[in-house]
Amino acid sequence: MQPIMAQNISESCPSTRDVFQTNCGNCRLNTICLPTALQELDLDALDRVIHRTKPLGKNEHVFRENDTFDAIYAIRSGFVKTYRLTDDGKEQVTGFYFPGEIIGLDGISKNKHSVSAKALETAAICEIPFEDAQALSTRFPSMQRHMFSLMSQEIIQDQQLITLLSKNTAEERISSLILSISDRNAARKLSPTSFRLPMSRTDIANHLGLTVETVSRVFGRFQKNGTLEVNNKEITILNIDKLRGHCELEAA
Amino acid sequence: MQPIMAQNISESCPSTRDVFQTNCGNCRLNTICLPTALQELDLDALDRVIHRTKPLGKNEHVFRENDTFDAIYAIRSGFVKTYRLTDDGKEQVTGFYFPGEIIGLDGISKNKHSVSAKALETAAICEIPFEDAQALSTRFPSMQRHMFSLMSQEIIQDQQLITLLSKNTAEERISSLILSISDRNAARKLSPTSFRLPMSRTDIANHLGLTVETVSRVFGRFQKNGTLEVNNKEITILNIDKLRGHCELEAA
DNA sequence: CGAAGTGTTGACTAAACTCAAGTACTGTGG
DNA sequence: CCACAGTACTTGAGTTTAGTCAACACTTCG
Repeated sequence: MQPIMAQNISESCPSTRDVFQTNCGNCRLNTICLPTALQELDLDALDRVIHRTKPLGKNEHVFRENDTFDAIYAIRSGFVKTYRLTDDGKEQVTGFYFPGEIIGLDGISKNKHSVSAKALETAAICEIPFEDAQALSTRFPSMQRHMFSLMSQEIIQDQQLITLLSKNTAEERISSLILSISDRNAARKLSPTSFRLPMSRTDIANHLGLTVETVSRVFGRFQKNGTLEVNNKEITILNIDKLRGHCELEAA
Repeated sequence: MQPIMAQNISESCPSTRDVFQTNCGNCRLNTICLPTALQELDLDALDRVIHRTKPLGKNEHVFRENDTFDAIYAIRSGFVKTYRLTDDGKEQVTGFYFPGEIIGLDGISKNKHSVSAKALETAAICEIPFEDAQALSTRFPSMQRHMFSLMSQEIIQDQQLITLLSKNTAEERISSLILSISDRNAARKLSPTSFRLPMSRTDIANHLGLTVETVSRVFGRFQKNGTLEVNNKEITILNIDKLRGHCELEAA
């Protein structure tokens, strides 16, 4: 997941007034969200089709599974989780998305969304009607290329998660998630070592194929062996090598 | 994963002579591989850019991880697995691909392949240079739409696998794989209940995040409780409802 | 303040892994 | 065509990790 297009503002000051005044050109997130490839001309064309909707409250949906697909969405501020319902009616979290990232690409082939997307906290979203994105892609090869690129990134990311889930222990899964969040914070010029987790333990557990209890215990172990400092949702990475090094825990 | 474009022939008679005489219009697989959307005109244009390479032998690579990305590939006959190397140098199977399906879409965003693709047995492959695919997409909206659709399908499929790996037991994972193969055989007008698995137990285990022993034991249990008949790689589905019904095993 | 939700901790259990041995295919050379 | 080597698969016994169930603590918020 990542970029393509979005608006300024972002997490620091998402006041409605600012939100509606901004455009892709002056968006704080445009280095991660917009293609560097897009030219000024393209940008204007892009700006003209983007809808900046009013901020979503916590737990409100951007779209739902089986909704008709007609737009893709860039996250301007806040955090979003995507999930699907399994055959037995339980929720399965398929991803967490951060400012500058794009959601909704899954809906293209079937013309309806295959997952639901819900705000983890107040979130501002840019809506790009897919018809328009397609039309722009036909007109501007760089836009087409970028759309392909975005989808390809989503595929790569999903495959990384598959690799993670197929092989790794609870420690490794949680390390990977923390490191992924750290990287994505760095991309937004935020601290890569100290941050607040936007999602609940339950969502983490669900996403990583673990139970809440296991997640809690692993955070405990990481705390104990000096890998992390965990204070509720506030995380500080104390030893990033330990985190990276597949988390071989010494002091059990 | 699925369709887009490919050549006739396929598994039944992949003699080199036939292979090189065929085109997308008369390809046996075109209902699953080609977009119904593509018009005659588009088809000719497509045909002109497709290279039909000589068949790959078992274990030969279509492309390797980190190879420069410059084409996507349609499988005309045979079976392909994709895999990546994990940080600790082990193989992780990310997917199995059947005739009519497309591989290589992961390479777009980074301009290099993020996985390796290797033939599980002799395979005939159609190569579509990505430059050409892009150019066609710009010229023909239906082609662009289909490219988007293909990638979206890959995303959906990966997310399904994520759901599977996050939650399910060994029985459920193996059932899902068997059912997926059954569906894909049905799409190619082959028997959905009786077929030969193209991959080894080791590859199955690896792909599903299990060990070979567990796979073997699950096949044993399925055999014992009348769900499947397993004869080495030959599989017959005896009770598809049992397989679907999350495989609640009675006769342990 | 109290209720509901969220997170932590402990004791016990079960599913899958590891290690190990043995059997059955597959394919090659004699 | 058979013998053999090498690989792939199966089966068993014991271990380990994460899951389950249950109690409790901390937050958050009306």
